[in-house]
Amino acid sequence: MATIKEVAERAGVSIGTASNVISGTARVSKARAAKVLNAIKELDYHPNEIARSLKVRQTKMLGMLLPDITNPFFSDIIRGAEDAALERGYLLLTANTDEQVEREKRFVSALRSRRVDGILLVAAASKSEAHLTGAVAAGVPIVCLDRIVPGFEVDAVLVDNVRGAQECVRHIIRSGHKTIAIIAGPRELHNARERLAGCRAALKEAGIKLSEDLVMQGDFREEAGYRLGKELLVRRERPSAIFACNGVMSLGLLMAVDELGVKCPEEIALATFDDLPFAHSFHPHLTAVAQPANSIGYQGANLLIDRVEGKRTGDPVIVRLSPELKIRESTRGYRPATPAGETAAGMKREMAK
Amino acid sequence: MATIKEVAERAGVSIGTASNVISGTARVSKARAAKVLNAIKELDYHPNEIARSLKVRQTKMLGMLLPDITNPFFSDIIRGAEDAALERGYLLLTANTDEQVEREKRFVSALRSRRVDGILLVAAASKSEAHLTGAVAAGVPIVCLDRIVPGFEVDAVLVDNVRGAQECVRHIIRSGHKTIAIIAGPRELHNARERLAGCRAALKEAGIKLSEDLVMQGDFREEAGYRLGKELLVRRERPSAIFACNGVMSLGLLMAVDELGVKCPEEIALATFDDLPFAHSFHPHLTAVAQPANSIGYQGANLLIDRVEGKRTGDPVIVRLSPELKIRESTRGYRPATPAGETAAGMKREMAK
DNA sequence: GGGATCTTTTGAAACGTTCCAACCCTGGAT
DNA sequence: ATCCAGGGTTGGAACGTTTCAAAAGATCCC
Repeated sequence: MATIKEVAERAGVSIGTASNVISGTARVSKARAAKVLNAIKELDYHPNEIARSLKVRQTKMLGMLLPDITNPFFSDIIRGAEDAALERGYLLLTANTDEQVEREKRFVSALRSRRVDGILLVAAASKSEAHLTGAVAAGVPIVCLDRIVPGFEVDAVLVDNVRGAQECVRHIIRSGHKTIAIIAGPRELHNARERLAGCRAALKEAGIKLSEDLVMQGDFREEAGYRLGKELLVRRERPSAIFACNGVMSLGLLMAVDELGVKCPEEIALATFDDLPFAHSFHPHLTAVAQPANSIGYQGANLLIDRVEGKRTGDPVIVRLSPELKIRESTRGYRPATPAGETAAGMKREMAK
Repeated sequence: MATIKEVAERAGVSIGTASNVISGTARVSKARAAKVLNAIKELDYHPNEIARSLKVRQTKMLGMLLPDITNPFFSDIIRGAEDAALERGYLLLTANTDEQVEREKRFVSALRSRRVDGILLVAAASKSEAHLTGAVAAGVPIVCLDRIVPGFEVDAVLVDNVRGAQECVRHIIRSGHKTIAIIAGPRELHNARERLAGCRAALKEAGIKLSEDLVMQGDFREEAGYRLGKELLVRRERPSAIFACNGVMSLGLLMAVDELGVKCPEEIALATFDDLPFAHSFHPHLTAVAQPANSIGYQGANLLIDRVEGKRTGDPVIVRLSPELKIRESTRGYRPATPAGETAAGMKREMAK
């Protein structure tokens, strides 16, 4: 590939001048500029960004570490981040950690070696560790997305998990359910804990005490949703509603429901945190807490770039975005076996107090 | 961040020696090596890959251009590519083209400037253009994934679209359908044309002549699936089966089916190219031609890296992967209104000749 | 015509590596 | 004692930019 030197030679100017017309740093006379531009075209010159990066000490690349790009929630985040990055002239270097801290460490190191200007992180680590603090100490800004790492104080953009879960469970309660099971996320994850807290809050405010055997300890994976869902559904006292704390667990849950021939929503109400992109095409249309995934990425990237470019300094900021409850058929049409004489309408009145 | 010079100073050796222990290029005495390793740890030294890239003229980065990461088919491809890349020490620089050639041009240029070692491309361009040929001419290997660009001769990994569509339509025919509508993909796209050809082949071999008004011209987007699906469903002579040529169009199609209250599979059989990851959790479980998306990415990346590293030279190779037909409920249980006296069994016998 | 003042242009150092020729030892052979 | 082989070490050029001080030209005014 052609170098700036070749361009300069062909245009009959010095390297410095060529550089100036390429980067617009300093004024260059029309005639010379035209010659340089011409040479660039003729040589199909592409400035060597590597050499430039070395000199100016910035790469215009951002690292992006997340559990798994295959999960639509994360791919939406990436898309948002990429859009913001692009607008501001950055490219994204992405890697999947599969929730493994070891992988995260390797990638953070690789990204630092590549001298990315900053890192967007959906953390696998659940506590502040050297690979994270070290990067920040060395001057590589990090912005956490979706999850916070306790003790690791950096900018973050999160959704209000408590509120999302709370509103959803509140809605379930309002639909007439009393025994509501929850398939929770991993205890180590801050957002999973928040979601569970939201569920508890909703139940508490409705005066329903949550028996602990209705809280199933999941891990945000499909298999857990399936296994725990099945466990719940075969109980002698089957709950009338189940809330899954993330999207992929709800997929497993749905399979369990199907397999056991339980009808949703007639026999069981289902709801989930995370809205799946195809919810409106398939049945049951799941009631879901939709997270603004694209915004998480978009705002996160902008936050990061502001930091990178020194447009913002000082204390970390935490942006909390609001999730949106999407009420769909999976929590509609449940008809609790009402005590004789009571009607659905009566039921509703009952709920209103 | 610390530099190799600082490491060398602290270890009391020359830069050359430090470099040798870091990269293992030449033998270094135990004692000195230990000192260097120690200094590296103490300084939290991360080799500057940028400087290294400049010198050795390779970045160990691969570019990846695709329409939209948000489409699960593509995110699976990325995941496969990333896995292969990682195994061989490369990182992926990803960007979304939104099927716009203009964006593709900009990105190819950006990637060349960044001196990626090669590019993985799900092309937006539908004919060979300078931004592609120019890159290859300049020594940046490109491997096409999923789609081929006519006239642009490079390595590629594709799925056998003809066969996939053919098998699926064949299956639909075997299930007793005679009026089968097809929602086709954009004419410019090579794979869309292949899929349509596969459909035609299946119909032809069954002796069914395809009336052209059963071929709807779509564009691989959800809205088209919805609009064209609706158009088909309100016809006085409604087809008994519809095949959508890609996954996202089938999402729109499903919405149309829902909206018009048509029952699948009882009143309409549905099938699609592209298997959606959630097909087994939601209804209707769609019969689908599953593409080995992960493999496309994995094999594509390996092909590319082989080229990059000079492990392979010479004529382009084209790898064709086999799709897999997943038969599910959406094409089962259709009971055509049989002429009096004929049974479903009779129907079947009829089909067998 | 000669400064003075701008505007343009140039040359060279620097960014952090790799890599190679040259050098320095040490020890064994002669 | 001298020479040689070979391992270990070093210095410095090179990679392709940017950037800045200095040089070179223009322009203008007296």
